[in-house]
Amino acid sequence: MPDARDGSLRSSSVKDVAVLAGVSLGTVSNVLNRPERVSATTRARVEKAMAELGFVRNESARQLRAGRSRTIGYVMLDATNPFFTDVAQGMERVAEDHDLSLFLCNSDNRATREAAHLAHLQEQRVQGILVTPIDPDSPALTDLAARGTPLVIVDRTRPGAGFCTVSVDDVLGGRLAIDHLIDRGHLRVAFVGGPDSLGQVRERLEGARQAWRDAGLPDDDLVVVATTALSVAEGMAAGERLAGLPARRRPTAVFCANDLVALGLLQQATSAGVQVPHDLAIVGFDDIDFAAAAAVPLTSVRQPRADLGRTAARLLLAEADDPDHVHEQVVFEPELVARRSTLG
Amino acid sequence: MPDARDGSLRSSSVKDVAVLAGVSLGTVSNVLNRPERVSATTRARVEKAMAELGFVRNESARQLRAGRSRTIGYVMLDATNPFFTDVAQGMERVAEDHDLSLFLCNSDNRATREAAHLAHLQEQRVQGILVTPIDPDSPALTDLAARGTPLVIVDRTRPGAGFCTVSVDDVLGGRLAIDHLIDRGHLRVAFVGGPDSLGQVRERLEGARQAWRDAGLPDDDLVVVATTALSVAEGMAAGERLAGLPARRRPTAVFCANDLVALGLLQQATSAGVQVPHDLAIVGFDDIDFAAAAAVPLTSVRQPRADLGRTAARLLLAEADDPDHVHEQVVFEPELVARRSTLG
DNA sequence: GTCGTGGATTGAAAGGTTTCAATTCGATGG
DNA sequence: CCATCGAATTGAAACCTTTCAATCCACGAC
Repeated sequence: MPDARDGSLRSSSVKDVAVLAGVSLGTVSNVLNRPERVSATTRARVEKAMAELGFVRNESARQLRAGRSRTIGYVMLDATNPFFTDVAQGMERVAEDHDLSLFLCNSDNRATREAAHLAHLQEQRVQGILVTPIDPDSPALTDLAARGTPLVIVDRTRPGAGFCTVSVDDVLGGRLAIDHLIDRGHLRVAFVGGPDSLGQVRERLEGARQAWRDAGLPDDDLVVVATTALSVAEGMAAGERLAGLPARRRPTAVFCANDLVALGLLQQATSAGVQVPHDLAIVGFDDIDFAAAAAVPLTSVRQPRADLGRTAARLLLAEADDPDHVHEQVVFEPELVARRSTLG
Repeated sequence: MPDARDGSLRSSSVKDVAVLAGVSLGTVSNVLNRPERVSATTRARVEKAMAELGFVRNESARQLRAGRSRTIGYVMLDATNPFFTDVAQGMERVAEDHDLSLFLCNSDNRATREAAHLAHLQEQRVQGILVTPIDPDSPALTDLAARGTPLVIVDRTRPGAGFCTVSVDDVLGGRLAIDHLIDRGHLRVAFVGGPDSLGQVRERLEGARQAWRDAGLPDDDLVVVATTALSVAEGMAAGERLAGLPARRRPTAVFCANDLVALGLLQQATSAGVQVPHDLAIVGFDDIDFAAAAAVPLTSVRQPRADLGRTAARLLLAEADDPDHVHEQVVFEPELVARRSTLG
């Protein structure tokens, strides 16, 4: 009896169950997959045998036969950024509804990790891959899709490519942030973010610039402060650089490329005795939960995080189920949530 | 030619590669697994064929043959709590070093999700499972281990059970927090946290009580405020309940069961005009990055998050590789990090 | 010219599940 | 009593990779 409790390592298979229950392989499989075709008495006997042996389906064998797995994967840019875990949570719900598992992978902003995860998922023959890529124009992604793996890009667009994308209008988000600051009377504003290899950063800045010009304000009064990553630590460093500016060049408000940067900057400002929002107004981006919970609640450009994830997962499953699925480019509109960090 | 680009869905197999390269199956397999055994010219021919066909190894078949996969799984209690993503990051590093993939699953504090994820991982025949369980005493865990799946419990202990555990001395953590507050002169303190079905909560409170008694302070002056979850929202709600207490019963300091609760409470207190730490001192637990970055930087009991993850992953791999591995119970010591939320 | 040697290559078997065409069996209708 | 039918069950084939014993071949030694 192949029971691991006695030290043997092999777990039991349908074959063992079939022998014990005195039926054929096919019947055991039917009990597992089409129980209604099996007579009640036989079914009971088989189920008893399974319980006795501690039978656990071998997913590899199942998958091998079926050609596809019961899994989808999400390769995220930064697992420690709550924005992405919220997106993942939206996906998880959809996966759960379809009885699929979601395989979460963290590329941690490194191209090699991203490539390794994508390769591994492909080898696993997952039903599809969700990815927030470092570079949406990478040929690796096109190859993957061309080879038949359903693929959805999350939080980026890639017009004309062979896959669906789900994103948020970052240019509009940038405009909303700057329009709000202009409304509040700010005439000298800094944009804090980087690296600009990140499309999110480029587009949010682009939106900011558009709004600034549309208001007829001089280009020079929209200062750009570059960071090397979108993290709390980089936000703090940027805050110090801002504080070092001569008073005339110093902005009265800051628009940060995401909330982590904004929280870092807020922390640095507060501890340096700068009153937020009186001396410095701050706008973040993403509206993660920590934004509202900051001691000076943060005004932020909200992205529909969970919805982004849900929609992406749904598109992926639609594509996986329908071979001549038409690729869609869904773009959500962000929304400004004003809180104390910009309201006196 | 089985190329997905022409609409056929089947991807190519070693067999296709063998035919195209004019060699046998075994040789293709050797190129993949023991390239040194294959002559340079043959190898080149095979590699060319692979590239031409876009060959991707089928991990299921490989696994089926090998009996075990190249994957380990971590079932975490709450993916949106940065504490757990930091733990996961530590594991990820170890997995990366061993050329394994880490399958991240979120039980989201729900027993049904936890069970579903554990079952799925077992069906996948993962090399081992890391889990921060809702209830470490659940027989499901013992069964899993008894059935031969290497298992490591993370952030909980379970003395005498058949698996390794890696945890932090939560009782000591509670003592550290309370000792610090007593040192700072507080004579009426609240413990905020729950539900007490969570062992973490029970033990941190136990430590707090021990320290309180050891200092000779009356039990009644250590107030317990229960929450239904360890979240920011619950922290805010608890803050309101505290504010509603009559002045004589109102504590001058709070020890929160984790940082999310502490941040919520901090936010509520600040917006209600309560000065932290002057009117109310706050100690959190975990020392997540957001604790230091809060506008009033949070004193917190630091757990070695990444180290916890690394150690757990190492123990798991040790067990997976060595059948007569001796189970270890590793307990880390937490450390108090004092910041402005308790230092005037 | 033969034998032995060692490296390169081969081919069949195994691993666990699912599927599907074929078979069995009991019952029903004639 | 036979024919027919349907439901239940069966058994072999297929999925793809890896392994390993067996074979092949070229070359050097005798």
